[in-house]
Amino acid sequence: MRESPRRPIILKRRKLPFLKSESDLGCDEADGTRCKTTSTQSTARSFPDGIRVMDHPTMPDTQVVVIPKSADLQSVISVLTAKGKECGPQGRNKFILLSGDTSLEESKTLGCFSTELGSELGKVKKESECFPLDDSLTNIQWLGKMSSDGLGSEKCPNKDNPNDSQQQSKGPEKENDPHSERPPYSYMAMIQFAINSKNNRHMTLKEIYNWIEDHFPYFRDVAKPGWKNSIRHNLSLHDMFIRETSPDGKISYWTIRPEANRCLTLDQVYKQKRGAPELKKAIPALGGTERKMKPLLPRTDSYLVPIQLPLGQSLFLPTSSPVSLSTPPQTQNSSTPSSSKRVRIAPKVSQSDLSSVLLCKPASQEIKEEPVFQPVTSSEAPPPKSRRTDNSSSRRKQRLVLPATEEPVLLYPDSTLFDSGVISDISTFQDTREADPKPELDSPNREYSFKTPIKSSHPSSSTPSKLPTVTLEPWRITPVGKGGVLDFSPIRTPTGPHVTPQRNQHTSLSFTSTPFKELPLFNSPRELLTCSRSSPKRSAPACSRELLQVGAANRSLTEGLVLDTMNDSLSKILVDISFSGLEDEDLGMGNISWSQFIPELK
Amino acid sequence: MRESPRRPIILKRRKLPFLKSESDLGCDEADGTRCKTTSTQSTARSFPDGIRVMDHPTMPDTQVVVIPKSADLQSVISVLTAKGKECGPQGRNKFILLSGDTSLEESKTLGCFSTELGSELGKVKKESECFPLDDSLTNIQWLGKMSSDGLGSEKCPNKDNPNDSQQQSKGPEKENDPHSERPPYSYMAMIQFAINSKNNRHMTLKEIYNWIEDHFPYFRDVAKPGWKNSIRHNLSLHDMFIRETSPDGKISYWTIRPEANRCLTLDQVYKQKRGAPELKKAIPALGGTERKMKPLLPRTDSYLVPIQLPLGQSLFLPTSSPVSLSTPPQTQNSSTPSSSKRVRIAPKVSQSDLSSVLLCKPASQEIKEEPVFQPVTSSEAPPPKSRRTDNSSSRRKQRLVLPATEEPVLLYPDSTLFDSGVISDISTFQDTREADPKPELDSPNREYSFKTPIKSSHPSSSTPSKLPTVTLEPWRITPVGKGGVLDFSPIRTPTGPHVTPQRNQHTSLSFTSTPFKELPLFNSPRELLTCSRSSPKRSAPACSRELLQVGAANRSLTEGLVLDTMNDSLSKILVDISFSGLEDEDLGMGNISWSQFIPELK
DNA sequence: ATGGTGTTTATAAACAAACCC
DNA sequence: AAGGGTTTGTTTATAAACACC
Ligand SMILES: [Mg+2]
Ligand SMILES: [Mg+2]
Repeated sequence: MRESPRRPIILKRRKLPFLKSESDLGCDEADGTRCKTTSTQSTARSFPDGIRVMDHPTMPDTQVVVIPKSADLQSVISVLTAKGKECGPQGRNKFILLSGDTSLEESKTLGCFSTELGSELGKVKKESECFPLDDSLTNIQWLGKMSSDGLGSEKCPNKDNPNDSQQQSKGPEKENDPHSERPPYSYMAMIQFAINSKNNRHMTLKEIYNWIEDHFPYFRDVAKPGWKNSIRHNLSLHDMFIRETSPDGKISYWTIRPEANRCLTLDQVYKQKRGAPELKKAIPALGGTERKMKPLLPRTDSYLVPIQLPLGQSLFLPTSSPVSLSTPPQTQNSSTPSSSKRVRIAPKVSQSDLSSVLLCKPASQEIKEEPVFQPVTSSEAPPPKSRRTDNSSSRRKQRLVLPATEEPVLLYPDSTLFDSGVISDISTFQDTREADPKPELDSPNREYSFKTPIKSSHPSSSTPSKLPTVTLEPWRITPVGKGGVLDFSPIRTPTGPHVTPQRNQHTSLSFTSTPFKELPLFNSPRELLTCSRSSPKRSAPACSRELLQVGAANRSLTEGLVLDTMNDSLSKILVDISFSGLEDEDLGMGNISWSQFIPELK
Repeated sequence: MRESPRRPIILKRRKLPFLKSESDLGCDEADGTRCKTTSTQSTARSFPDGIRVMDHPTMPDTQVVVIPKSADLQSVISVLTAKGKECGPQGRNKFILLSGDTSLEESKTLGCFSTELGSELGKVKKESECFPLDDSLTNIQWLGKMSSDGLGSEKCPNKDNPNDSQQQSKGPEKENDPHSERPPYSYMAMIQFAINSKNNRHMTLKEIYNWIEDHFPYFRDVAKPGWKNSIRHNLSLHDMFIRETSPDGKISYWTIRPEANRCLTLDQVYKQKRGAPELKKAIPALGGTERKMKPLLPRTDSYLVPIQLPLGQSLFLPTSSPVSLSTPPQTQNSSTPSSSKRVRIAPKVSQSDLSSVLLCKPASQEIKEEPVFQPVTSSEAPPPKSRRTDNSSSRRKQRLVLPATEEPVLLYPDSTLFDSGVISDISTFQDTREADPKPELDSPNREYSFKTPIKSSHPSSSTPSKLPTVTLEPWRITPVGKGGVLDFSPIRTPTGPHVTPQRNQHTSLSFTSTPFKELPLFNSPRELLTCSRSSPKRSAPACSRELLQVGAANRSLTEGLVLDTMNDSLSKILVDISFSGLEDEDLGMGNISWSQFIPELK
């Protein structure tokens, strides 16, 4: 099984079992080149299962935990517990979890896309099937420039052209790179970038437009004007974006629901340059099928690791320092088959809260309290590896890794962790004036790329598939038996051992009981993160806590959920863990497994 | 001002001030023919302001309140209060509110689209600007066949072809009407119809497909296969649809979040037949612009009238009796201009909870408790009419009718009203087997109507507008100065007196306080109804209650919100009102206005 | 291997309502 | 003050990519 010629499987859009220390957990499933879990030279301390922990370069209270693909969740927990005890409540009690065999130094494991953390040397190009060469994963500044933070350090002063100056410091002028490719970020991501770039974390629509145009010339130059429609659509559609009104009611500001805000900025996100777009036509070969997505934002809608977080401390990613914005469009890294006319659909992106993960404290207000960590000593589950013959493989759609028998035993944040609230200074309130209303005069070089699905063939499949239409690469047209739809589907890795933990027995009673009560349990990854929408009254992190009362127990227990970023190259797991009382006594829930509380499980 | 030749303004997609007893509230704004508030002969009792109240024909505990457009909300409240007292807690304590000058008998007010309740004679066709002739508003059975309820009365037995037989009892065979036009319902609506047609209120995807195909031959015959993609998309997108898993984990069932379920069925919804479609082309004139929507479902995302609802009683619309399903596709009423190739976008539809509105009790379980109604005697606001020169006209986008000075003084349900929970019988559980997996063989007459937006002209507007492409009516091409986009924008009724109650001052402090707390206040109509997503623990109606703590007061108070259905012809307001203690004592909040609690308001 | 099911993103559109001039 | 055009906001429809079963 599993050699999809494309991308490492762990970086593909799939669930990360994270409990299986299977070999197929990691990248072995992805490319032919098995990344040998090369525990590359890492200056950081190593822990069991190859887990490495190192201090965050800039954040004093944060450590970075690199978790190999083969690591067991229990090992992760024990490492976190140990580190938490070691550092004590005053020490670095926040952790950023990274998956993959990465090292902060130079990384670049075999063919496996390793995550370059501090340097920009790493390159990842997943067109060719894991040919480790010409990868062009550019700088991962998400660790780099989290220094310029606090209040007002970056006011993004006048919106007229504040960021231009910053960009120029980094790369070529925006006029210089005329090819301005479409950035690999979804609209939702870009809107987050834009809003989070402001210190007060709200923007008018026009400011969002301008920010995006300034940072992604593609939209200013080549995109059809409909992209603004899409921006508005995204603002309305996603409830993570909420509209606020100025006191005088004259202006609408778009903000990000604070619980949902991961404070993603352009810097923090890893940006990938693609090379010359024309080569895409020239090189039709290789399994790249060209419909793959460029790496996008790390997806928050993935697995969460809810962890005991008794106090309102949260990791603060200081909002993009406007300086040294590695403006995405420059450094075109030679031939990249990416920029075809077919608009790629950006993979899922940081949608909602990640309640306990990376909550940003917008400014000031340090309410550091004593964190308490529940020592998780689950002596339960670490279940057999690769028991894929498990017949109870619930034959249903994408379920999350769920509280099956191999539950990670994790406690859940019990306290309000967003108490500090986002107090955006009203003083910086009127900097939203006008934002140069130049009407943009109709995009000079509008090329009418018919992105509208042509679909000239007869429709047979219910989910329409886009034909290559232009430059139809014949080698690619694997004539499908049924409808003539060309199927470019990658070689599906048959899920591997990746035993889908069937947790769905719980619905047995849900059919009879009040259905609402059993709604959670996270049928979809998004539900996992978007559920804290209501209950406006409590300013506390309504989301994550509520998720936990799902099962039978009303305790602040949650299923073990692991964020997998489903990013193409870098999967970041950002977990905010607080350690307060390290005495292992708190509730004695250290080794509680889900099966105790959810009888339907196992 | 305001004679948009199209539709009565009250039926357009706009907010219903409902407090204004302005003349422009109703249809006067719509068509030239001012509907003179003809209090048509109605057999029901009349109340102040022309409000009529009549018993529901089939539901013993329900009355129907027809509210003229000119009625004041306070009048409505007093009528409801009076009726509630009159009937007592054991009487008909549920009300269905209908707007418009309708009568249950024959109605058909002047040019105004009146709602036919029991009969099918009324016809509404809004192509020609309110020419009251050839309207073809068909039967409104939503009041008719809510008798077959309870448990198992309509099992929709085997899904193979259960409804066919019923359809035949009503109209021509589905083979008989080959033209099978696209139904005027959105996907979301149709999915609701489908799921609610089942007694246990869940369906597999395939069953949903089949139900829709059976009831709307359009999808079986002419629609491209992509419609199934859209169905799935809608199921995933809208959180009102949740997926449950059978106990064995083998089958996924789609259900409707019970709090969000209005139990809409095809019967309950008013269906409109359109005449000859060619007439649309033949009569390009008149402001009809052909882009108007057919009347759809009553929109729930509109204004709610939260009313004191202390007990868990909720109106139960018994799920469509499968018998005598007025199958939409028959009775083709001659030339309907609707079936153009351009896919119309169905107007907003019953999205989410309407928490206190029409909660359906799926089966059994009568937990009738003593209802309490707070007599609303607001002596406050009914503010000056058409004070549009009001300078504080909050210069912002669609805001809801909000707790401005003219707040309707309504109390909010304080008790959990969904305690009884939806207990779908598991006994009817296994009737979901297979659902005749005939693969539907690719839709014989697939006509490749290029619905894909052609948009051959150069894009200039950020929101793309569809050109007629075919049969371009030249009279319509009002050459816009800027981009060459043809603007078919209807004559915009300049908002009329319709004083937008600016309530947005409340955000003044929201900028400084924890932003989450002031999230509600309903920036969008959907938020109003979708906010009860989280908090799975409490099976009570989490939504509506939480909405209320928005303002300064933490009381179970809410802004007066009036559901306007934004339907083209019939605006139904379904309110579930329970009267328990009619002693006017409950909290003494009878005449509390918002300005008391929200200082920012006025 | 393939198709069905589910989840998300992208885009076009229709419209409403607020703004602007 | 009215009116027409634009901007902003909301929602639906469709296509598509892709994951997982
Ligand atoms: Mg939004
Ligand atoms: Mg859903």
